[in-house]
Amino acid sequence: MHEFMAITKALSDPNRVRILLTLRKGELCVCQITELFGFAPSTISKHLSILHHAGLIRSRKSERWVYYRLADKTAPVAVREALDWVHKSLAKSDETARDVKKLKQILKTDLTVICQRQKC
Amino acid sequence: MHEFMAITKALSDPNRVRILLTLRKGELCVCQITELFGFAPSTISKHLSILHHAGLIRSRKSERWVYYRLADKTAPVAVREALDWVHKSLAKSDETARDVKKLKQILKTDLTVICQRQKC
DNA sequence: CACTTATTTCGTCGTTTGACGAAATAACAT
DNA sequence: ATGTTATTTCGTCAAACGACGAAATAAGTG
Repeated sequence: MHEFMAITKALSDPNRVRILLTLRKGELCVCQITELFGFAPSTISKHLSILHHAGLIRSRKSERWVYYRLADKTAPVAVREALDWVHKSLAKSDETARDVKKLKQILKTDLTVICQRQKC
Repeated sequence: MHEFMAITKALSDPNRVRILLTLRKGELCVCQITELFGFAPSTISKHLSILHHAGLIRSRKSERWVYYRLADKTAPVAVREALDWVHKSLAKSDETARDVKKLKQILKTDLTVICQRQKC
């Protein structure tokens, strides 16, 4: 129950759901997600930590960046079904389309440039 | 998205999830649920209104009571999948077993008696 | 080692949430 | 009609949440 509630609470914020939907396109580092959503890095970091705590995403460190990706087949059933449900329900929504479009722009830009932009 | 968030927000409270799980056993009126959970009637009513607004449950009035039941096959896909997910994830949990056990006691008692008990 | 840089943690602030009791409403019973 | 009863609505209050900026941390780079 406790585990399950961690998932539902993680899904109860729209920005966290948007993060999950964009991660469908592949792993992203914190500064890329920050750039995409326009929130403060600390805010995005907190959202990612909640998603991570719920088991919905995984992280890996490489060079200067921390990359987050969706949980895979090895995750608990409840997690996998949650991700499927989110995807099936929203993959075709306007909001997702908009986010993915902006994401594509961001992916064209060099990571270093993206990160430095945050300071402004 | 808005519709979907209504569902995830409805699922983000453990007592609302418990209500959904007990409704698996059949429709219940407000005072039965109130008796089961031990909260004030107004609190239960608010929870039910949130679940109803999300489309997860339906209601019907009969005699003096309002009965609530789970949404059925005619509900939107997102709703049906949410209910399936909740059920699959928690149907076998200890918490659910405890609630169902107590529910069985409550179902043995006459409705009128249950409702009058709330006043004390 | 010192310096930068990406991310996280912490404290604060305004908003939302979940609980309650009191009052309003709706519907049946007398 | 009048009273009773089940449910809902409203106002209040404490706790939790989501945003931020500042400070701490971690991990390359010079």
